[in-house]
Amino acid sequence: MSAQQRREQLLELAADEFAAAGLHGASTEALARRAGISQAYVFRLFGTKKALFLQVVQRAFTRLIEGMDRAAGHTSGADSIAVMGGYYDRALGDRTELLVQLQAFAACGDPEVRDVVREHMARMWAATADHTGMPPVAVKSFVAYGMLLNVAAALDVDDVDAEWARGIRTRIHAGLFDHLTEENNQ
Amino acid sequence: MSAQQRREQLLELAADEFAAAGLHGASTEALARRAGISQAYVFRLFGTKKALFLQVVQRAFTRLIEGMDRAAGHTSGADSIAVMGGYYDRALGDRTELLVQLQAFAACGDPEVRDVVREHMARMWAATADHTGMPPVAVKSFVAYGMLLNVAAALDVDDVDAEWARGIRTRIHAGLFDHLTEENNQ
DNA sequence: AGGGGTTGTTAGTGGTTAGTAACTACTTCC
DNA sequence: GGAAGTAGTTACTAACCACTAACAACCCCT
Repeated sequence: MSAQQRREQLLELAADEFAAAGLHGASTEALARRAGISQAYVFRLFGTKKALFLQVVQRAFTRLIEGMDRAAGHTSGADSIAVMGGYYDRALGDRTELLVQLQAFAACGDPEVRDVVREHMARMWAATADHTGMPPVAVKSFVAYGMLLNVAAALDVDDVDAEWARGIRTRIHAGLFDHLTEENNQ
Repeated sequence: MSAQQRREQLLELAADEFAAAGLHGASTEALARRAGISQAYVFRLFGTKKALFLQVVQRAFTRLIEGMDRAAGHTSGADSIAVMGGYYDRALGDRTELLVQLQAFAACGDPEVRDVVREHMARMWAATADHTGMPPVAVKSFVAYGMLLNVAAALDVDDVDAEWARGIRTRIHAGLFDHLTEENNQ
């Protein structure tokens, strides 16, 4: 297997490990075992655990942003909100990406991690703002629902039968954002 | 110092430690050093690190929920939304509580942690639903803004001068929730 | 004065972990 | 056939960390 292929494989597996246990909780030993290679080789390929973590995080953010971008296509305004929201929502199907994002936020106590996450947050914000053309308040709302979705993934809300869990699963209709646009346009 | 006082002190300091580094990243050694006691005594008082973490998490959630409750007082509907939102927003002043919450979500890979967090999420949902009398969609929106605030605390958004950071700081006016109430009442 | 309870310490243990150094096996190209 | 590069290993270290057991100092009560 080429080093590049191996790196790909490790990034996929590491996403699972980090999603479950976070930067500090995950172990390179366990990762190597799952990949069927020696632990030393992980360090050969990525240098440090943090570097591996950062690559995993960047991948997760990039995929989500590009996925939303691709889903939005040539739509605009409320249409893109609906379509992007749907995409993000479907991300709950594979919880790993959302959990990695959550772990990235949680690891922001480390300045190096924080800078990377800020950068991707900026890209995410810009992507939705550009695509929808909506004012900051609407973009903020959209992002807020995204962050709630991260938490929903962590709590595995689909496995809970309770008032609050049903409430969190309630789909938002895109009309909400129309209202925000009208009210807050300047 | 009585054992009870000592426990209080440790819970305060541990909140800082866990907020910065999470369940796995924080060390009882560092905590004990900051408190000026031996590390062994921490275990005498709390049994395990996870037990300490759970107490810290419970404290943070309970304070936030009770704070919102107290702030809401005898208001109802949109008024309580405004007042509770204001309280939650002011929580950004002391980032520790919000960060502890975020670390709690991130540590939900552990079933024991997850159960505790779910329980507090239920209480939080019930508190806002009861106080405001608003439909699930509105409560969901309120909670979503709260989760975004957690992330804002992690990214230390007040220290960033950029489009997205200003956008996240944009205050939401309570009128938004009126709209949600009208549209989604059944 | 002394016994019991409470607050604390010292000293250690077993296990884990990130990271390193040195070596090996295989392929490819001249 | 050998030189060079690439994928990978073994074996190790130094540090850290959660947790334990045994002991000590102090205070209050009778």
